[in-house]
Order: sequence, then structure tokens, then C-alpha cells
Amino acid sequence: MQVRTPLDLGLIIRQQRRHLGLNQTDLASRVGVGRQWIVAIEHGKARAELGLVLRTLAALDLTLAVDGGSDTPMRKDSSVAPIDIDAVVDAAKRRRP
Amino acid sequence: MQVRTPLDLGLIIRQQRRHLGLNQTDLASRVGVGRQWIVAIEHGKARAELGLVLRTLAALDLTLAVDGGSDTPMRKDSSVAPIDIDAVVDAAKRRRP
DNA sequence: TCAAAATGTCGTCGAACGCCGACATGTATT
DNA sequence: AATACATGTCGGCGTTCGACGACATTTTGA
Repeated sequence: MQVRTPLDLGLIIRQQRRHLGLNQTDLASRVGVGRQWIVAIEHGKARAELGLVLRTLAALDLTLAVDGGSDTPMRKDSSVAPIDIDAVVDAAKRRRP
Repeated sequence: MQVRTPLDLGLIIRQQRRHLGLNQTDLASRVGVGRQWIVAIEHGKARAELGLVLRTLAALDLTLAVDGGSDTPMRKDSSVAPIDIDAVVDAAKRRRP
């Protein structure tokens, strides 16, 4: 499921919470936040703490993933290995000798 | 790329920022936050605002996705359509008549 | 229908946010 | 070596968070 806005996240959380048969109070104590925080996040609170959000997803057995950019690089030229030279040089440069 | 902790997110952001050839100041103004916020998030700040995080990912052309739970259900019995009865009933119940 | 449970909202409070400007250090380009 | 740029860190400031308790409003179940 795609997540573009805080509300997207909130709807997913609510759906999964109900899917697991939990009420807001249950989930709140499981995550370690106040019940009111659950209410807020499910309503798409934009200024919620990142850490609490991640803990909430974990408590609901949901996995978060980021894709795009350097992951799944352009497969147009399939002959050469998908190595990002810039990234390699970059990484090598900032390694402590 | 999997995201389990705020630091995971920070490392992905940093990598993608460099991949796009941006410095922290560039990214900050692109997202609409202070440069210090970029510094913090790349270091795994747990209490960062969700909304700013999402805007940052969008600014970096990264996509966020949630999977698990009711999404990608068990494909063992491939004959029947992958409909979650509970979810359907649940949705129908809370529709305004 | 009625009572219990779930959900949404209010106000108070200490703590932390994110912004800004200014340094300090590191890095690279000449 | 010297300069310019990138990154990390500090303190001050106004704003907002999230916890908590209490209450209002659905929603559920017998």
C-alpha cells in the first residue's frame, strides 16, 4: 500500500488495527503511547513523531519500505552490472584510512 | 529498502540526497525546512515530524510503502479470489445508510 | 430498547520541536 | 598554503507535542 500523506498512513493503521481486533486503547498501550495519540494518527496527524509511527507499524505487524532512486535502478542496459559508480567512489572516499 | 528505525530512514535519505547531487542546504530549501533539520533526520532523529519526513521523501523522489497484514494475503489457495470477508463486512457496517 | 464499550474532544502541563544565526571542523579545489 | 564549500553543533526563541483525566458522542451487543 502506497503512503503519500499522513492520512494515508492513518487509514492503513486503522484498517490493520481493526483487522487484528484491537481497539484504540489496546493499541495505545501496546505501542506505549496515549490513546489520544492513536486517535490523532488515524486522523492523519502530520506532526506526529516518526519514532512512534514506526513503533506503531511494528506493533501492527506492518512493514515499511522505501523504493525508487538508487534502488531498482534503470534496467534499460541489462548487459552491465547495476553498479552505481558514483555511489562506490563516494563511499570509498569517506571511509577512514 | 526496509525501514525499521529512524536511522534506517536517515541513511536512505542521505544516500539518495547524495545520489541526486544535493547538499543539505539544497534539500532543506527544497523540502521547506531548516538545514539543521536535515542534519538531524539523517542522523536518525526519532522525534521528527511525520509530515516533514514524507515531504522529504517526495522531494527525493522516493516512494514509501506499507506491506504485511491484510495486504499481500497468503497466496496458498490460489483458486478463490483474495477477498477479506471481515474487511468487507466491516466496511459495509460502517457505511451511512 | 438499554447499558456497555468504543471513539472523539477538551484543557492543562512539562518537555521537545524546528527555526535562526553563528561557530567549529572537515573536505576539496586552486 | 589558502580559500571556498559542506557538514556538525551551540543557545535562544516561540510553538506544539504527547500524557492525562474528564466528558460528549457514536457504536455495539444482549
